[in-house]
Amino acid sequence: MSSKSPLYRKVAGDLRTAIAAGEYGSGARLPAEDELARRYGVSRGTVRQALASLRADGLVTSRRGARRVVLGGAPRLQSFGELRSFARWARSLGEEPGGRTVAVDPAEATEEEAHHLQLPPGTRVFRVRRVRTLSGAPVMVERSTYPERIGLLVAEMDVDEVSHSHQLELHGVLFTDAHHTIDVAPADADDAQLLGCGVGHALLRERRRSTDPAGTPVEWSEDRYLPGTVAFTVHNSVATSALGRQLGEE
Amino acid sequence: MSSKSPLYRKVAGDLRTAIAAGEYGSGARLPAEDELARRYGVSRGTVRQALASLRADGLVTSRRGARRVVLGGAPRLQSFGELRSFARWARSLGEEPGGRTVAVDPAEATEEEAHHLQLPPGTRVFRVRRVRTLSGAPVMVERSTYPERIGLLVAEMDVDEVSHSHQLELHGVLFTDAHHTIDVAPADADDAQLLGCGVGHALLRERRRSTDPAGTPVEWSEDRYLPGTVAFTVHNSVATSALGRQLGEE
DNA sequence: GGCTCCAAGTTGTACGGACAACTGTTGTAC
DNA sequence: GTACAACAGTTGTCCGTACAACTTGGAGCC
Repeated sequence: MSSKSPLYRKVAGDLRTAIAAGEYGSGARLPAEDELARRYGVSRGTVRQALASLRADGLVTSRRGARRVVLGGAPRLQSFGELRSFARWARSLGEEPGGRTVAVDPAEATEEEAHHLQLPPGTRVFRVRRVRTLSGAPVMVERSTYPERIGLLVAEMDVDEVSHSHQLELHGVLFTDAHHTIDVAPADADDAQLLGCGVGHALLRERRRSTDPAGTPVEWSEDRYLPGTVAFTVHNSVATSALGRQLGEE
Repeated sequence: MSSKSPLYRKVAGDLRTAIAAGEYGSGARLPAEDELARRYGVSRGTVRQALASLRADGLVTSRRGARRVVLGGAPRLQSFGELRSFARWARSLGEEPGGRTVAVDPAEATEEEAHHLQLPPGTRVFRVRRVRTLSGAPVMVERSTYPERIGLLVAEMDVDEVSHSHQLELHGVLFTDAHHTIDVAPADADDAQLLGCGVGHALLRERRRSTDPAGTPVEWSEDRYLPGTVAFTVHNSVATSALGRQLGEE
């Protein structure tokens, strides 16, 4: 198997599984960078690249002078792969994802849609509405707007297709960046009917703008989840020196 | 002003302001790494470190073979970076943050609290309840649990102190990492009274576990926001994944 | 015991070089 | 004109080195 993945990814993966397996328990200190470099026969820079990835995912701390410490507590999920695709996310948690496309409508972009997709207002777009299920129970209504190029591909898919993003990948359409806004919104008549809740019932709302590797918007979507079915988790860390810059800086 | 901040930070800051000032509009291509390195008189590695920071914030794309592209369109609310402090976040949006401490209670840690703070159950902790306001209007109830060491500091603060985290910083307590879980929860009697809504009213809930640079938990908090007052924004990309989605309750 | 101080260990920053992989453009052939 | 091929430009990966900044633990002292 000719693995084309870079070295630092291999190192990062090993460390991830080692942590997940409990070889380094919560609060344990990782081996030093030099030690890891020797162990894997790579340079320190490569090890640092691997560790930066773990840090970004909130698995370890990292500060000058001290070895890295494993941050315990939270369940560790592969982050972006799951978020990019409802189907992939559900399966990674052992749930069976399902879905049904309720409507695919060509339309002219509203001002808001045009803005988020960076198109001139009135451009032809596709609006797709879907119900998403976990183990058969409806949990989410998804309203997506696609540029025409993408929408045409979506329109050809089976209404029971589970993963649109996977199908789009096969056509060379990639979602690499996404900006999310999360808040609460009341169910409208459609939501209520599709999710089986009352009109006005509070739903967890996620609005999302996805772009491809070139930075071109490829999707503008609004998802509404039944409360209790899903929670969003985020990890964030501060770069450095919060103390060093309360004076004069910037 | 002898700025001790590293070089790559200076470069990153310059690029950030240049983008914010519109020198590179949405979709524009940044100068090549070599060009930037020449321009600033630094090595390419340093430039790459600066650009990695922009990428992590979702300001630019980056892929092999092509110049970086500015990702426009996104409203420039400071995202989760400011999330570690309600006061700082509010001020960055031009709102006047306020708050009132409703209760500070020493207590013995419940099983859940002990778990999140990585303490033995029954350890003494402090529970602090606060109402947070924006321009005078209450928007959020904050229930935090601190280890005794931190709680003692909080207990001494003025009940009208706006920023606990700032005060704690002055005592050398830093919050550098945080793990957030966001979902919807109904208002209980206290929430209803403090926020002026009905019991059972759906609130946007954020649960947070913060740690210091050494990885020691320093706060476990549950915040409940009135819908419509705030929204959480997150950016993620394949390289800098910092977001996950998690099922149900534990 | 408790304290200061020092040395070893560790990560952060920055430099330099080399090659691989990919993109966009240009130019040629048909 | 269209399709293909070559090419220059650009970012990704990896190596090596050096020093700075910081943490930790232990030695020594009071």
